[in-house]
Amino acid sequence: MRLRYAILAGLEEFGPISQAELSRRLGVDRADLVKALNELEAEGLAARSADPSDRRRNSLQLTPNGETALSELDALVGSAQTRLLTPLSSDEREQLNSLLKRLLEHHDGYYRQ
Amino acid sequence: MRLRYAILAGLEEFGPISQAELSRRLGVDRADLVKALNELEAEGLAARSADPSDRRRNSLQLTPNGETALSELDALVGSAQTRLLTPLSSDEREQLNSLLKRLLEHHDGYYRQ
DNA sequence: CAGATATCAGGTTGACTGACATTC
DNA sequence: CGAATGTCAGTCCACCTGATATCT
Repeated sequence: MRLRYAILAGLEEFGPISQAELSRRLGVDRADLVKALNELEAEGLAARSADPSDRRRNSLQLTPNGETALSELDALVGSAQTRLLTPLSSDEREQLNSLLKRLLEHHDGYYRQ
Repeated sequence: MRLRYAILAGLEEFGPISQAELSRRLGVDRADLVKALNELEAEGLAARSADPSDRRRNSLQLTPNGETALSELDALVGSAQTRLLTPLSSDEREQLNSLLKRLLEHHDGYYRQ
């Protein structure tokens, strides 16, 4: 499920993109991406189309239904995050966010380049 | 693997304890605990003995080999944590620890009572 | 040719559910 | 009796490995 969310969010963020490239950006295995995309495509949330510039590649895109599905998931994630952070003040949330972001950037090289 | 580690650490922390109680303290499913304990017992790292006060219960304990295995895992975890926290100063590590602990305590009630 | 891409088959871990016999 | 305990069977997701056909 978090795979599906990551993929939908990745498609929105990175626009039309190949499977291998999306796999690298998300740090998700290529084989698992294939399975998840089969489902997402069957449900009409994502679409594969041929990349004219490289016939090995699929060009991935969100469908309109995929965008609304992503919005709904974003809302769920947002409310879960709010609940999670309830005990922290606004300043403390900023602190936590900044500390975690520094860990990420250090180990991942700015969100994996 | 992190299940095994949690179990070994839980056994050391909570001393002789039943499976259901350990399952509750660790937030681990009872059925999964059974599988993991079968392995740990076969490897001689944990031991099940009859609880005389309640014949439904197994009394779980670390074996001496289990204690040394736990020490080795503790060392691995410690070094991984050090690597993870590399980019943070000592003060910042304290801050992060305190923020995360507050989230835990709020949602879990002091580490799940 | 070597390398990248998409796909498939399969193995493993951990999360979770439902059922069951035994004991309190 | 109802409730708790340990066990088993089995599903599901995600991680990971290798193999393969196609294309650059």
